[in-house]
Amino acid sequence: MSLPHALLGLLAVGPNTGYELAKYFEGDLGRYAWQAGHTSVYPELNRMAGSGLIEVTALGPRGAKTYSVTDAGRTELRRWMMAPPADAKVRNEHVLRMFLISALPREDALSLLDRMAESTDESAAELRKVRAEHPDGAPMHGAEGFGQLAAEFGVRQYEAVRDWARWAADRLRAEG
Amino acid sequence: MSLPHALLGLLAVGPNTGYELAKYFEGDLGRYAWQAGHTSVYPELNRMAGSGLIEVTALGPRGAKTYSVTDAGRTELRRWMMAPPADAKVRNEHVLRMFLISALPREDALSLLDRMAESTDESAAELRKVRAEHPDGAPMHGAEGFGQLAAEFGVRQYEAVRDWARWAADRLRAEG
DNA sequence: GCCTCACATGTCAATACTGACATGTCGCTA
DNA sequence: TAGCGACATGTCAGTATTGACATGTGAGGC
Repeated sequence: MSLPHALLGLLAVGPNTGYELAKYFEGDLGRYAWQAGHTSVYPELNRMAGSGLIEVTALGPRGAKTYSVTDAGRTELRRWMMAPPADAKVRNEHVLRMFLISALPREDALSLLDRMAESTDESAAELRKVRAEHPDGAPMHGAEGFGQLAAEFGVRQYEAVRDWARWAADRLRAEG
Repeated sequence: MSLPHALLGLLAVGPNTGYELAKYFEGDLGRYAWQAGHTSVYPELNRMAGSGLIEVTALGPRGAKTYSVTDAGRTELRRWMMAPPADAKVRNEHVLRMFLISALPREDALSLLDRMAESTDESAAELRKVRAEHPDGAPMHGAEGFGQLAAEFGVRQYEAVRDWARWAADRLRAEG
C-alpha cells in the first residue's frame, strides 16, 4: 500500500485539499510513479485522518477540506522513505511490453522497437523543454523540488528507454 | 489488466506449466515489469483457457499442466503489443520514493539520495556481470531473448537512476 | 525405505482498486 | 442573470489482488 505514503509525501510539503492531491496523480506523479484516481484518494484521506496520520486544518468553499500532515504522519513518512520494504511493488505496462518484445515475430518486434525509440525520443524532447522553463538555480526542496526532480527523472528515463530500444533494434537487425 | 498479456507473451515463446510461468514473476519480469503471485496466475490461466486464448497441451507429473497459446491468443497478444492503450498503468514504489525526496528534511534527502546512488550502482554492476555470461552474439529472439533484453534494460535502468540520484544530490548540495 | 525439498495446483476471505453514478458549488462570461 | 465549466467530494457495485491456508507428488540423498 503506497497510496497513503504518496499522500503523506505530498502533504509533507504543504497542506492541500483532496481535490488538489487527486490532481497530482493525473500529472507526472501518476505517469511515472504511482497512479490513483480520486475515488481512491478521498476514502484514503478519510482513513488516514481517522488513524491520525493527517488532519483537516481548514475548510474552504464548495466543501473543500484542506489536509495537513501530523507529527505521526511525518514520522511514518520518514520511516517508509528511509527504510524501503524489500518487496517494493512494481507494475509498468510499458516495461512489460518491452520485456515481451522477444515473443513477437521478428518484423513486428523491429517495427515496435523503432516506434518506441521514436516516441520516447519525442517525449524526452518535450520534457526537456518543460524543464528549461524552470530557472537552473531553482530550489530543489519543497513544492518546486517535486517538479524539477520529476522532470529530470522523466527526461533521463525516456532517454534510457530510447537508447535501449535503439540498441535492441540494432542487435536484432544484426542477426538478420 | 496486463496479467493475461504477460502470460500470453511468455507462452508465445514456448509452452510452459503454470508453475514455471509463476516463477518468471519472481525474477526480472516481476522486479521491473509486472509482479504477480501464483495465486493470481493459476486462476488467470484457467480463465484464459476458458476464453480460448490458451489451451492445455500436455499433462505432466504431479498434475502439472502445460499451456500453449492458441491462434486467438497470438492475435490478441499482437494486438495489445502493437496498439498500446493510452492509459498504461504504472505503479512503482521505487520511483514514488524518488518523487517524494523533496518532502524530506534536507539531511534525510541527501543521505537517501546517496544511498540510492550507491545501491543502484551495485545492482548495475551485478547485472552487468550476469549479462556478461551470455555470449555477445546470442540470438535476441525467442526464449533467450527475454533474458538478454531484460538484463540490458535493467543495467540501463539502474545506471539512469544512479546518475539521476547523483545529479539530484549534487544540485541539493550546491544549494547548501 | 524414509525424509526432505522442490514441484505443482488450488481455494477463500480480506483488501484494494476502478468506473459509473451522484450531488452540489463557485466564478466567469455573454 | 443564465449557463457553463472547473471545483469538490463522495458512494457503490464489480473486479483484481494478496496472504493464509490446503493438499498432494516426484526425485534425490542417506
